[in-house]
Order: sequence, then structure tokens, then C-alpha cells
Amino acid sequence: MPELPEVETVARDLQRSVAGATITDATVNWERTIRHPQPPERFVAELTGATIRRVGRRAKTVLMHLEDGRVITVALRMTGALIVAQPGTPADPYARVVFELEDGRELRYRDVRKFGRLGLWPGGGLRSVGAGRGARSRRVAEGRHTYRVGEVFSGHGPEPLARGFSAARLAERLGNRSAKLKALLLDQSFIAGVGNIYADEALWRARLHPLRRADTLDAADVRRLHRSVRQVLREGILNRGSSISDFVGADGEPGANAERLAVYRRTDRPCHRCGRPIRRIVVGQRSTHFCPRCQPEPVASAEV
DNA sequence: ACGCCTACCTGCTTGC
DNA sequence: TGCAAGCAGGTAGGCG
Repeated sequence: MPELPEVETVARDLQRSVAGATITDATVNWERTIRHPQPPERFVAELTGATIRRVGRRAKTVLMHLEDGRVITVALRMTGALIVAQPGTPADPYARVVFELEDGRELRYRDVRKFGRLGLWPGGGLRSVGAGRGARSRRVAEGRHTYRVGEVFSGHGPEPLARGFSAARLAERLGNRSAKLKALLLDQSFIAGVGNIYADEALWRARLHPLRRADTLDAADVRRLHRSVRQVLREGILNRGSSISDFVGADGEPGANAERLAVYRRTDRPCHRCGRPIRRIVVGQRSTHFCPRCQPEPVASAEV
């Protein structure tokens, strides 16, 4: 479900509604939602009495920074949602973790498919160290905890909306990669926060075929891709996210971006630019949508 | 580096 | 109507 714009929407909502709130109790209804290093009961014990100072985002993870420097991470994965419920709101059968707040409200972690994970990390434990697969096996000691770096942030790539993410930087990263564009955009160690919807949208906007090899782009291609990725993400945020079936912000309301999508889940419907039917293929086991006219097939080199 | 597979889960849609 | 198959916004981990 949630990609960068959806996670950003949730984080901004929570920053407004929950920053400054104190957690008086918590209930874990699905234990596997709580990840290492804390067993669920320690997670609850350690959070009781904690105050949320600030809520932010890194990649697709919501970060709830506590007053004492510790951080709660919330990886929403496919169907996770963080929802603030006013007192008296009926219980939610899909609430996997519920935080009771001092003022009587509840902060609910709802997750139909149970893929999402919550973690509680010591201050300073969130630096994104290393990148790629090697980072996963390295271990880091923080106070009394030992955990694998990859369990916090598995070497995420740059934030596409950060100032430092220039077209030149993207060109540098693309230049020596033979992978397909679609696969690279989904690779969180290449670029953080882009998922299946916004990858397809960005490629359509940049008029680049999803199967195009990254190292075949010329400077103009890279500039279009850079601009497109940032545009689709920014527009997604402005529209409070794309709700295909179930995304909601912390206010429980769906986003408005789904109806503005140009290709995602628009198979056989006309391209907004040229009218040709949008096609669906599978790339890296993920559904991929594109316009066969606007995003021309990469020409296989006649070699071998 | 990269592709491909399986797992993790539940619910909704589609087609017979 | 019923039932099975296919599909879903993500990612970790294993193998080749």
C-alpha cells in the first residue's frame, strides 16, 4: 500500500495530532508485529510513560521520535495504517497494536495482512549505515542491545525529494547499472521510497520503457526521469496519497491521488497523452503498466 | 550485481 | 450461488 507520499501523509498527520502526547499504555494483539530487539512485553513496558516529541519519515518508514531520544519505527508494508481514534470509537478488529494516549485517544496500528513491523530503537541507532546487501549482516551494538544494521534501515538509497538529490547524482547512480529501470526504481537501496505505483507513473511521465537498461539512458533521459520521479511523489503528497483500495491517513480518510494516476491499474484504458491502450506486463514479479507508444520498446542491440 | 523464487497474510475480484 | 484461482501498494532471505 503505502509508498513515500502515503507514508509522508501519515507522518505529517501524526506530527499535527500526536506530537507532545504521552503514551500511558499499549496493547499488542499480534506479537509478530513487534520486531527485534524487544520482545512484545518489553516493548510495552519500555513505552509506558514515553512522550512523542516529533513524527517524521525515512524512506517508507514512519519515525516517532520520543523525548528521550529513542525512536519507534513503523514499517507499514502493504496494508499498515496508523490511525488516531477519538475516545469511544469502536474497536478495530485489525488493530495489531494500540497505544493509549494520556488524553483518552488511541493511536492504532491497523494492518489487515500483518506484514508491517514496529520497532523501538535506542537513540542514535537509526543512522543508515552502509548500503546494499553487505549491510545486512553487520552487527551494531547500542547500549545493551545488539542488532543487525539491516533491521533498522537496510542501507537505503537517497531520498528523492531531498535537496541533494540532483539529476547529476541520479545519472551517476544509473550509469554503471545494467538493471531494468523498473527494477531499479523499486530497489530501496538505489532510491528510497518509490514503490510500484509511483515507479510506473514516473516512467510514463518520463516516456521511458520499464524494461530499458539503466546504463542506456542519455543525459536528457536522466533529466526527465529525475524530474518525473520528484513530480509524481510531490503530487502524491499534495493529494494526500493514492488510495487504490485501502490507504488512509491518520485521520482515517483516503487520499485523492488514485484518480490522477496515468497508468497504474489502467490496463486497456486509453493513454492520457496518445489514446493508445495502456499495457500491463510483469517485471520482477510486479505488475507494470505503461503506454506502448509513449514509452517505446528498448531496441535490443543486434549483437552476439 | 542481478534475477528469480518463496515467505509472510488476508480479503476482494474474477471467471467458470 | 459457490468455489477456486488470481490479485494486491512491500521486503527479507535463499539460491544460482
